Amino acid sequence: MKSTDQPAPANLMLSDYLCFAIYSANLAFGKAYKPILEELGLTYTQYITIIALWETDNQTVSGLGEKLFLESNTLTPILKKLEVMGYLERQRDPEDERQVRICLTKSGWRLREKALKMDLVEATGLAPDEFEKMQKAIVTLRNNLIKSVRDGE
Amino acid sequence: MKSTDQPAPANLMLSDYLCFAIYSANLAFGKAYKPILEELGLTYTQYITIIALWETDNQTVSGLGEKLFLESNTLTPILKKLEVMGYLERQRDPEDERQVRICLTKSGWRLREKALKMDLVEATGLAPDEFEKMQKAIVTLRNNLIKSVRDGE
DNA sequence: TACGATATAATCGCATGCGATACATATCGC
DNA sequence: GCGATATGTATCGCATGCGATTATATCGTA
Repeated sequence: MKSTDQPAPANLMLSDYLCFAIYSANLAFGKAYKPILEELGLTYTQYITIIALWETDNQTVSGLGEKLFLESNTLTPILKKLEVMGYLERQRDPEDERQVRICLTKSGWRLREKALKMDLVEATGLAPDEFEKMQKAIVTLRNNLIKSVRDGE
Repeated sequence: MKSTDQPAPANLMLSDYLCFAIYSANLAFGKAYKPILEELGLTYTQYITIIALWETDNQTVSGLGEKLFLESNTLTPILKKLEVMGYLERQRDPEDERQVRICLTKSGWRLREKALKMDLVEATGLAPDEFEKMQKAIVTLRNNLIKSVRDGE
């Protein structure tokens, strides 16, 4: 967990931290997404949950959680809320009653048309190739972090 | 807010979203930092708050908030908690009683020695030059997003 | 078959983020 | 100097994330 190749820690400013760059960029995305999300009537977490369901419907809670990097303690309340809002249905899998399967309703699918018309690419100030390169680089970083956590156990 | 240079939205998967890459990388950093933070007895937000104070002591709440991209509604409870924990003191500025100035205690400065011995550079799987390049790229992205929010108002 | 081990969701408590608002102080206009 | 406005902080409510625990269902195995 220690590197000797970085600048002397004594000079390390908050603005040099990669974790803080990610943290603050995440906050900035939240603010940038606000108008889009308000129009959809969704929170950010609800939004990415719905996106994951557009991609693969009828997922289990844990399956969805793997894609979103969330656990049932976070997901269950969100899914219940989205169910109340009429965008999905939660039902125990008859094959294995431990699992709960999530299906989008028609209303949930209808959101897709509205949502796909909106994106934030321009707000990033990145050219399409830069956008994709950065996206992939961050995914790699994320996966490295997850791997290091797993290996450390 | 619309780009025509990106892949057809219909094919856009959650895994292609830059915002989700950032979001999930932020969650991953949180998990990776857990052992460090547990040893320090701090949460992540408390940690970056303390780092910002090491950098500049005696800041106002709003000054600190600008560096952390947080507002008083988030910061005040955190600062009060850190005060109770003995790491800082909050006091009204006699020059302008509206402002509250935050000073680290000796205990707050002592944390620095412990904390500076720990970092996560290796866990990122990035070479030092890549690390710095990515850090700067994300800061630029963040600043672009903030600017686009401001300009959009 | 019975029963402990495992797997899956859900529940609970705590710590953020943040919108809306309240409150106190300072500044401005006149 | 005084009411209106602006500024800085705090409070409140809601929605996450997540550690710890619980409840239920399934599995493994004697």
